Amino acid sequence: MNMNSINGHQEMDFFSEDKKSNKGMRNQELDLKTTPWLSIKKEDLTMSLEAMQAELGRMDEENKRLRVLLSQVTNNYNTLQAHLLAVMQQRDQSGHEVVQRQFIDLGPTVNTAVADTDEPSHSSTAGGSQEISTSPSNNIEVGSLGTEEKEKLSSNKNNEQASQEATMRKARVSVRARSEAPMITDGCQWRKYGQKMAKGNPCPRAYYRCTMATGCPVRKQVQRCADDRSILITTYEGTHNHPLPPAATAMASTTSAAASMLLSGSMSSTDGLMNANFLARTILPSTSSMATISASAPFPTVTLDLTHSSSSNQLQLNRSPATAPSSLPNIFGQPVVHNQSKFTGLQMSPETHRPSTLTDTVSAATAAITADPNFSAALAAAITSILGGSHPTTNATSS
DNA sequence: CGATTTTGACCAGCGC
DNA sequence: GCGCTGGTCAAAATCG
Repeated sequence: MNMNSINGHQEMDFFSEDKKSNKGMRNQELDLKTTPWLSIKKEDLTMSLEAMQAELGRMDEENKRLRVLLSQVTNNYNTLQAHLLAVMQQRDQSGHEVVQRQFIDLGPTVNTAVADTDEPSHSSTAGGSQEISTSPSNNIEVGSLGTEEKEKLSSNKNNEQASQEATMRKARVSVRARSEAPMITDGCQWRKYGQKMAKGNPCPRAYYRCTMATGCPVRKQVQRCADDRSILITTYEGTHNHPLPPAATAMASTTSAAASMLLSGSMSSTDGLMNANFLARTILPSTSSMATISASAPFPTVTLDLTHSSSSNQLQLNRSPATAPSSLPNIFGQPVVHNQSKFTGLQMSPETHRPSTLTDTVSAATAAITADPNFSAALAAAITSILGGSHPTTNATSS
């Protein structure tokens, strides 16, 4: 836009006005002979008026730019609001979906899950024809960025996601349960992709990957305990990036949440989850609970041991030496020797409160494990013990 | 015939 | 560098 065309109009008026008052100016010039300071003032005045007009032009230009920006922001706000409403409606329609998405969101693949929804792309309708990024998860400024900057941003985001995914994949949740079945029924579809003889165990270890969706990163290992072959050790790794059936939702939620709780000590944000310290304090509220910490695990692992009676259920919190935080000794309020392989029988205060995150997780687990009666009973007993038997959802679903 | 399982080969990490 | 071990790949076999 040519600003001179606008301000030039005013300039013309100014000079035409000046010509009209030419006679008056002459009189003024006569007067100026006796008052020379006014002559200087007149030049200064003319100069400052031009400067002011130029400044006005710049302000006008910036004003227009700000309007465009405001339009972009408004559009993005409306898009986000519409998206939020759609999500809220979706939640109202499906209670299970709420749980599933809540815990899927804990993982690094959440963005994929959200992006995969069939939400139509909202196009900008107000404020002009400028193309504006409407991705709800993306930033407002992308639309004004250059291609190179967009690629850079996308690359950074991908790196971040890859990093988080790698971290999440390393976290494992292991479930020990007595079962004669070759595999725990957890509601998911698994495909066996390998089997190995593990050292020190005559029973082979089977490797499974989730086949409910192509590209799902979740894997699990199934192995019988060498000491007691009636004990089945199932180790889950990763977070599902797809919707799950109700029967599988809670188990996936539990493993995902447990992994997130475990990792939250080293990760920046896990959406309101507890860190390992809080996990330990929450899970060990009663004097009958015991914690076992192993420093020998290659990956940070939460182990749910459901092989004991309800009075002696254990939750083992395993951390590899590399990931063990320096605050580890504070977890149990007493000094801990890092090289020690196991710590048992640590007592916690029964007055510790229980946040909704854990109770939700545990109640979700109880809702899901009804497929296998033995496993269901064992896990329900463990959960009851963990929660002190006071959680209504637990009581309702574990009977 | 497609999906799943089996199984030997291959690779990476780790300790010596 | 070498061997061991855990984990994954992929071709062949099997199943429904």
